[in-house]
Amino acid sequence: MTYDQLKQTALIQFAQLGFEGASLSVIANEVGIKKQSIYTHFKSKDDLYIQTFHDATDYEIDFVKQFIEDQGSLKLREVLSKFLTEYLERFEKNNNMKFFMRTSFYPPVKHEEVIKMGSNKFVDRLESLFTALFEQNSDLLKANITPETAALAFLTMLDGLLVELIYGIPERLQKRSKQSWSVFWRGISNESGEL
Amino acid sequence: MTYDQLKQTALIQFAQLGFEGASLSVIANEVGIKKQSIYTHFKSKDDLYIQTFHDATDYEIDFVKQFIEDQGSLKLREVLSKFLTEYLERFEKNNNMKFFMRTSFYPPVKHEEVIKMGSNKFVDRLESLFTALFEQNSDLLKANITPETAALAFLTMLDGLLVELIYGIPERLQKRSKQSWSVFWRGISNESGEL
DNA sequence: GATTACCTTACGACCGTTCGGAAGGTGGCT
DNA sequence: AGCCACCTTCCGAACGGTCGTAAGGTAATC
Repeated sequence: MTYDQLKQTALIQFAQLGFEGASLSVIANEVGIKKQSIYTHFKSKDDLYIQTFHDATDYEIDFVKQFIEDQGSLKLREVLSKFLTEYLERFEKNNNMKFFMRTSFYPPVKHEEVIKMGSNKFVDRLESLFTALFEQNSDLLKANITPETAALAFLTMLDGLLVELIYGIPERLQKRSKQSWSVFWRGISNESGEL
Repeated sequence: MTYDQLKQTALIQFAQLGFEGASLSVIANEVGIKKQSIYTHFKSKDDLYIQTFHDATDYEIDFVKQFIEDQGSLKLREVLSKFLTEYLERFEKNNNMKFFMRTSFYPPVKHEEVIKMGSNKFVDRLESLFTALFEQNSDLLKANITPETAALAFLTMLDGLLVELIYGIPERLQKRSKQSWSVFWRGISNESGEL
């Protein structure tokens, strides 16, 4: 369906070039139609953009939710480190994430409000999912570390690594994620042993 | 001088709207000249952009370097937490930082290479400055934590908080920076006491 | 007299958007 | 079966507007 192809192609273009940088004629070209035909499916460039954004938001939320649910049996430590690596790897292959991040970071001024609501919805979801996860394993936490503290510190670290992902130097990301993770784990866990 | 005014105004415009979103006529207007007169000082929009970027890079590097030097007498813990708060506060008032971040994160495709070199220069400088700082205080670190590990974890946390800054919800930033900091400090320091 | 800073005028390219119509498919009616 | 009305999808042509850029002229400064 052309409608879906358009959204998919728009996603890639917006992710790479931003709202202003992306061009309807290029998008149409890529899909194999003329740019005027876009208006059969979307009433404007803005319409295409925010529809794509809402899809992307739902998709991102689903991914995280699904991931957490699927790891029910694993230990906290494994769940977290697996999430870290998988989420970071996902960035490479998944344009949805790239688009969502770019749009959330730097929305076009006229859509700022709508987009902020969407990305906040996502962040809130993230926070509550991870807070719940740490609550279930609160016996593993240091005495002074609450589940919320652990969750927010984890997510901040995650954001920091995402930034490194955007910079796009794999070796540096590798190093940073390894080192950050070890500091984070030492910071929250009440394990006495090493490793 | 018009030349400097142009760069200063361009900085703001590029920071708020990105390269493609910013318009020469608006920039000229703001300075109080006609847009064609820009070409007296810069040979193209690209020229204006990358000159602004190089200025911004130098400015950012200077700030961090200067900051670290100025804190010679303070304790490690104070230097770090002071840097954290000051750097985050700086974002609000300082367009240089906003511009530099936006440009580093999402450079226009045709200038990707030049900009990546610039931002890498900055990141490398940051890493070496902070690694040196932790080396001078390596007696405060946990046995298994190297100065480099501490530095990279700190900078990753900083990046994560910068992301929160971009999202622009002060209360969330407040919470996150407090919690992340406490986890980070517990993760690297060999202090036995609390707080 | 040369140089500098700014102006006016104008250009072509591309932008998003609109309109009218061609083509094809679908379903109902006789 | 044949006809008709309708709807969807697409395209050609064209719109107004903005973009970055060029050339040439005019004052002021050294």
